[in-house]
Amino acid sequence: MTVRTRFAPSPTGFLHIGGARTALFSWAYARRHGGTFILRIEDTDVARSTPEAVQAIIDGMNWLQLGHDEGPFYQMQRMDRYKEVIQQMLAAGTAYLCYTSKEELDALRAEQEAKKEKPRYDGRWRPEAGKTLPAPPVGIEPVVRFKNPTTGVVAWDDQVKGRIEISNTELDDFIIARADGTPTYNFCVVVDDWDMGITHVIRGDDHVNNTPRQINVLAALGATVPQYAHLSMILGDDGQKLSKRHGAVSVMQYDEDGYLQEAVLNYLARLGWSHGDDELFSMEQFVQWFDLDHITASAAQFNTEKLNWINAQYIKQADNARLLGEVVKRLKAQGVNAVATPELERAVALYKERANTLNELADALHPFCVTVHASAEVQAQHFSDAAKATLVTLRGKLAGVSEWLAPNLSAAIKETVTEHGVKMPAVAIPLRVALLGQPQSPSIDQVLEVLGRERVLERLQGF
RNA sequence: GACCCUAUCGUCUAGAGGCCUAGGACAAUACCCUUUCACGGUAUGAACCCGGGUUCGAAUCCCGGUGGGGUCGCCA
Repeated sequence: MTVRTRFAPSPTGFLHIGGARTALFSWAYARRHGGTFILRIEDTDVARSTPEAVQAIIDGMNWLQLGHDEGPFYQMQRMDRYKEVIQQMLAAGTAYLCYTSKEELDALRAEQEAKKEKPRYDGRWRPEAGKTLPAPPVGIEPVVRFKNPTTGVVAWDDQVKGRIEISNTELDDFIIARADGTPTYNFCVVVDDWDMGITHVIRGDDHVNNTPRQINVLAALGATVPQYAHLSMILGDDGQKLSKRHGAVSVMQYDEDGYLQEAVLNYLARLGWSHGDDELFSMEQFVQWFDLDHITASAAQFNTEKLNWINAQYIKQADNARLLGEVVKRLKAQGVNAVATPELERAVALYKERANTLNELADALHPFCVTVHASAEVQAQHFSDAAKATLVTLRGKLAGVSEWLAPNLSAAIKETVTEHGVKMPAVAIPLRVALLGQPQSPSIDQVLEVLGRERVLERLQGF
């Protein structure tokens, strides 16, 4: 049996971190088993689905480089097929027409809630042997309901949570087609998973409660029931549920915030899945290792600090030219006149050991593109008369350096230190502030070398 | 409320009855490195939710409690 998995988002917003992990796991499972990964857009909620959201999801998948093998399929384009299946079910008696209005349903629900009962459809239009149905009211378009079994249990061996059994008495006859004839989610999913030959449904665990309904419909259709793996949810950094109002952001925000795509994927892979003590691994490695047995059943809290660490590891290993491109792009976005020169690439090499994000790297390289002045406060703190005097001395020595190389520059600094009878930081710190606008940097002689004679002497003027 | 899921350091997790004096990673703390800040290195502190069983033996299996979460739509 060839593995076929799918990622089936509804296009009502951006691709968020939870969706991204679901997509990653589905993708990885298909890749692991040489199977097929399908992208399906569940857009039957016409009121909330937008083309922008479809694009946002595709953009997110592209950025993460989770390529699909089939699709994207759109449910709105499969209406004829759904309607065909509904007609078959009506004919077969596994579905029936229900004329209960929304108002009646609301009243029923309110009544049941008042009695502290589980709200459910009471089956008033459900055909039963020997039962007389009321006459269909005029002027009301019926919905189609699935005739759910009333006895027995629905059970499946969830690949993450283990065996789950639900009594059919807990399930009511849910609506598979609205009064306007459009099919509903739980029905479309079933038809799609069936038609698309999905073997493994890997999705969020908010779907656990839909699963028995879907299995019952699948059974009514005589379809093979796929394997299910329900992933627990991802909580925010504060342990709270992620929502539009609270903490949920697009995966593209991580790009904007300076995270490398492979770092985000590595982090997500480890959030709810493990392979022994392994923390850092490539996607190739992940695909070889990925299995459903090591997925955590409980919810996981997102941890930005760990993501930062992983990102820093990937930045350190990343190709300088690639980093340079990212830095220039980000600097330009800030309105900084950055150019991808060999000098700037050397600065990238100098700084990439110390950046958690590409944005931090870009900020650090800002003074290598244009002169950055320290705030008045920082200047006042570091430019004492004594400090200025050392900078004047140092500038004189640097001007006389024949070969602009770190060892020679270091020598010039040391001579200045000796002549003024001060410690190294008394020169190095004001020098950093004068050159870079801030008191911290990598080894100052390296910085001097990369910055170049011209800019160094220019920035050291006026002391 | 009903049903379902879930529970190991602050966080992500290892753990399939003896390998557990509970391991790793992030974070924290200390020290080392150092020309500042980082990086890196070394070390330290830090957890099996509670109560009953089962067993020679339980973090691991069972039951109950408690906490957390999800679902109860002509949304997906």
